[in-house]
Amino acid sequence: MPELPEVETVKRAISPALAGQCIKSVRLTRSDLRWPLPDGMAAHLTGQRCGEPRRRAKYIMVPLEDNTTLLVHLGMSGAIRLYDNKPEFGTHDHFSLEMETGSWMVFSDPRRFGHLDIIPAGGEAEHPLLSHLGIEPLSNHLSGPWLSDVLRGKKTPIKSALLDQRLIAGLGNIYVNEALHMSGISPRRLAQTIAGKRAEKLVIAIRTVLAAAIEAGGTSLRDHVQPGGEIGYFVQRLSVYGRTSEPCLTCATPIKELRQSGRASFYCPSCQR
DNA sequence: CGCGCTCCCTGGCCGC
DNA sequence: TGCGGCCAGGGAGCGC
Repeated sequence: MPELPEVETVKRAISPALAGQCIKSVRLTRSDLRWPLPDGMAAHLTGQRCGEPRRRAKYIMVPLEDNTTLLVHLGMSGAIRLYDNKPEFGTHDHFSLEMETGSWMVFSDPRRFGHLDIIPAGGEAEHPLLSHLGIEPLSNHLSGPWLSDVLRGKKTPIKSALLDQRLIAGLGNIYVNEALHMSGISPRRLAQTIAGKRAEKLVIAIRTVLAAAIEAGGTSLRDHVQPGGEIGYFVQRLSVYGRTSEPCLTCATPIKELRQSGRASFYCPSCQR
């Protein structure tokens, strides 16, 4: 499901249920997610008070009162739901927290590409899943000059470079396609040719598309919903993603599709160069 | 070193 | 309606 806007939306949604509240019980029905969950995770969490959840790239981090951190990654198919009372659990509800308020937070993930972990106190910078992450695209670090600098000499297509979490962390397949369309850049263009005005334009497009998606509550594809059951409305504003053969909203040229590094790319052959 | 491919897993959809 | 093949919003690990 989730790229940065969806994860940000989930984080905001679960924040009121978790922040300042104690975990009353933990329901853990399988430990074989992307990697085996750490031993004793349920016991570690039980009874602890949660702090304010934070987001880093596509990860959610919940600080705990013993200064360790609960790390949550939703993978491709992960979702979090909130309930006021104990719910009926489904097959893929692998991990749930019962809060002292009586509400439940349920982590569900059919494909099990998601992951949960406990980060030791002070260990976030060294965590193997976090240490290599690049800059946050909504931070001040992202600028035209910075982007042209990190892309200098890169012969990979710009599409692949934008998906590389070691450079910019949080973009995924939907928003990379959308940002490239918004900035008039072909997904095939070599990364090293993005500089100057073109880099500025791409940076603005990345920020604009992410901010708009967050504001819309993310993009709901297929049956995915946000924690409270709401859908994300950004799906109605996608310009190219999933619109193969449909007219470009700018120039009416049919949208084309290709595969790059095993992932679908969607682009307007007329607007994007 | 840096790149692209494969794989992890389940479920939904499409075509026959 | 049943079934095989293909596809999916991520990303680590490996081979070239």
